[in-house]
Amino acid sequence: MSNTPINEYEQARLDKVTKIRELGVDPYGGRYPDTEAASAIVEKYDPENEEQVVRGAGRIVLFRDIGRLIFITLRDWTGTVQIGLSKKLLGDDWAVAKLLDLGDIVGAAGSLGKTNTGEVTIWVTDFKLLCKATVPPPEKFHGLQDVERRYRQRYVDLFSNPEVMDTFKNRSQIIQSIRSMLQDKGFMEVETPMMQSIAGGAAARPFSTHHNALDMDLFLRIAPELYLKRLLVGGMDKVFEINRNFRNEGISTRHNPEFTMCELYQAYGDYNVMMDLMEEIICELVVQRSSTMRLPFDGREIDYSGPWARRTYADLFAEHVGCEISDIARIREIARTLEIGEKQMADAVVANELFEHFVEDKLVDPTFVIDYPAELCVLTRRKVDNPEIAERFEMYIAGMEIANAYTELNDPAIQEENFRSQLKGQEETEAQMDEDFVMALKYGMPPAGGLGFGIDRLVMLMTDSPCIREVILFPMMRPVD
RNA sequence: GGAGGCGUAGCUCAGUUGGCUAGAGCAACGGCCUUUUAAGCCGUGGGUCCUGGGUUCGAGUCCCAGCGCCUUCACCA
Repeated sequence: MSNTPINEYEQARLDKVTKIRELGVDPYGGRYPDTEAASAIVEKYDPENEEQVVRGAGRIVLFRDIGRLIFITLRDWTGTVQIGLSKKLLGDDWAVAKLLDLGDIVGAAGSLGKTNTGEVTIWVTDFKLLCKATVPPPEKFHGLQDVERRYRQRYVDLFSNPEVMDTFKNRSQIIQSIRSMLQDKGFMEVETPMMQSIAGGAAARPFSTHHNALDMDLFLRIAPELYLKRLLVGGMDKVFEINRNFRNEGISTRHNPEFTMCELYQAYGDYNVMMDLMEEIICELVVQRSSTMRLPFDGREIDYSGPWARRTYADLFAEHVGCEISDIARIREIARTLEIGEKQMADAVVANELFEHFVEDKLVDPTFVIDYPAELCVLTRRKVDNPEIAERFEMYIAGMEIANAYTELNDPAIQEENFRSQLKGQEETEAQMDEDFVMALKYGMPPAGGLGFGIDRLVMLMTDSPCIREVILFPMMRPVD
């Protein structure tokens, strides 16, 4: 892709670069200060005063040369504005204007008026070529459609497909809103290690790497949880982190090897507090986008109006699988018909396979699934009146797991025991016990609620993007060669 | 990793049952045009049909292998 030979298009533009230089003009002009956004310029038009002088800059996305007059549609990241270049007004710069192409970046200033057909237009008196594009942009009407190239050359995707720019503006705004909501509630943002010698806090295969100077193997983190809880021990009562996790698993429309999570912990809270918080955060994001609390996603409509359903794991299991969670014999029987390799699995794991198979995709409108089998929850406090059940919820929207939260386990003895029995199940893996984490609990961690939710998936929902690659600027791709 | 689909000009796409020199629009090049709106009109050029094999008188089209992407299943959030 980088070594494609120069074709007629590139050659034609390189010839123009030479001609522009011969005119004494730098085809890669420098600063063009004091510009206004294209959308603001159009907004500013005043029919009573067509003498207003405005300055704008952007990329040429449409080019209409009608002889001694050229109309150009400039686009910046706020919108488009038309500029009109005439031989009369431009003088010496007219020769440069005649050498412009789609994709070039220019600055222009002049009075703001309207054309006969009513389009707001800058009648340019001051003109500067800021960057000559030497390869042509994609087709002006359809933009860049080739999915592979859209991801590999996201820069082209962004400037030629405004809806893609919108998605990423939305992503930024969503993260910004979450940050400010949490900060307003007294949470402090922290950063914890991405490179860990023990990849803990979740069940997933990690990426491994090596530190040369320390001659030490390291893992990219699969979760920040164990470090954030150390901060609870340290006395940071409300903390959150919005950052990348890395999981060495398959890639799909809902999975990218690196993805962004928001994890937060609140001392003296529990999973009920986390449920309220999760619902509040997402509803606020929906309010910013919808007056009806409904948003489209993947061809259907999601109803975010609260209060959201809170259903127990056992209830949903019975409803959709068709047998009680306690009926192990029946559960294994169903698992066999689905060709799930259930023989090596613990009872709760087999049941969870069925839960994922039968229940998850039924949870379209936001639903909290609460009270998980304790066996599945290594880091979670158990219910006082029923130690078989953990105080955990997962929250689903559109069949996707969006959040996972629990009342944090702060009993070091149970924690150590849970780690040990977890390790027994995966003897041949790289999993290790995080002994320092247990030590931290021994010093005393306040009871707390903890919540993690996937930012990428949330952005998918808020922007009606059915594929996670549409909300990650540079998704994982195989190299071209 | 399994299954299915896709890959044609710079871009967006057609291409029938295997049949003559592979087409269109945009874009490019030359010309005309001072109020265009995906500007218009006249003319010209532009192809490793993803790559490599094979079948055939003849392959963009059929077969095999490979590469990349998309979807789906598995793993996972």
